[in-house]
Amino acid sequence: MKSDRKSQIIQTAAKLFREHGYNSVSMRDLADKLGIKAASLYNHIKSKEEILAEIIMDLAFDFTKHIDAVEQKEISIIDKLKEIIQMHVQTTIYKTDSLACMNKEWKHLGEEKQEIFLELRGKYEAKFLQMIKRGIEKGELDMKNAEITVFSILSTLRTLYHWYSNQSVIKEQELINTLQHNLLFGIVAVETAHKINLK
Amino acid sequence: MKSDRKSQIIQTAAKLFREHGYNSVSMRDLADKLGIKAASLYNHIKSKEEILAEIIMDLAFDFTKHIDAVEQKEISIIDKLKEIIQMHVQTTIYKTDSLACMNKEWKHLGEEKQEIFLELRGKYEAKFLQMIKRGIEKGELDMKNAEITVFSILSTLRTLYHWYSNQSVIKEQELINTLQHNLLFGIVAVETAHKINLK
DNA sequence: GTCTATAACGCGATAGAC
DNA sequence: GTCTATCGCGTTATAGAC
Repeated sequence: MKSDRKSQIIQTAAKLFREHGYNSVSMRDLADKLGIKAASLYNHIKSKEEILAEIIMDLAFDFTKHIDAVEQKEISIIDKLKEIIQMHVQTTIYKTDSLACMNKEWKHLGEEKQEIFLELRGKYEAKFLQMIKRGIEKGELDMKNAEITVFSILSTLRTLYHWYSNQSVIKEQELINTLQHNLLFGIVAVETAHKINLK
Repeated sequence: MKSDRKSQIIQTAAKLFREHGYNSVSMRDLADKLGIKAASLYNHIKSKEEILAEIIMDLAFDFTKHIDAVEQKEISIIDKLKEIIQMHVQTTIYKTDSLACMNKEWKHLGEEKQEIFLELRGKYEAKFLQMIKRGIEKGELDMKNAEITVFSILSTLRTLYHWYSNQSVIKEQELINTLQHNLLFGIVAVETAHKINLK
């Protein structure tokens, strides 16, 4: 297992990478934050890139495991989507820095790691799309273009950390409820929607 | 006005910055792409950072001007939101690289430029929020939390370029229509929404 | 306006003393 | 496990010839 020191390095790095970007954070910056010299870092990690890979890959596998579990459940598509939204919100709250690194810095992974990451990400999106399409078949959902919907929902969930870090007061459950409602049911008042007769 | 060569440098830089990130693109890379030597760039631009500033600030002012114009119009809030969505989609399509730079690389602007950018961005979000709140007052809109709604819609619109660049077939108008519908009216089928009785 | 040459500096990573 | 010292390389930017 990881030594405590290694985890500490990775967590500190995640925070710095998130704030300033992978390329803008030097090993000297990271060492300073930890109160040691840059050379000492190499007793715990092999390279700067290894740090990034540990941050990102762990989280990428978490997402994969979660959507696989949700896929298996025997509940409505809407409830499946709600569970996925909830998982993204919780990851945003409890693993903010790692999530930001994953979304912003994956291009700086080495070739092999990047390939694995993109495969995981692609499969995640494909499973999400399948869920949406199944929802349309079952009559639970209704939209013009399932692909755009997948992108639209995921882009909100993926960048939630941008916005969340500026908020101090909002409660986890309120955030989950509001996003579930907005993303699934929209924001236009029912009576207005009827009048417009678009739906 | 800008010399043709300068515009060419800025456009090429925008594309490279978007693809590899500001820090990962060296002046040599940029010069190579233009078929000259790195030193020659400095006959046209003062610094690497100046290039980034030109890319970003122009676009930031475009967005500000647009929302100001929409604000003045005497149309419904829903129509105002539709116009804003349309403007974001068109910027995504016709100024893809600059938009990507603005969203991903603004942290690498110098201190003063960054301050101006953040002020413009903050005011844009404030105006968007005011529109949403006015929509609720007028009974056109209905949601739990206007702030989350602003974030949610803007995050979809701001990251649209991620997804759009992988698509070759979708037509501009279809993209505009689908996003307007999803973001405003949601994706759940009307009958299902009634059954769930959440709305 | 482009070139060659180079200054001045910061980077990731290593060697070896303690 | 942390330190000092340093290597080798890449970076932005400038000086001056053509």
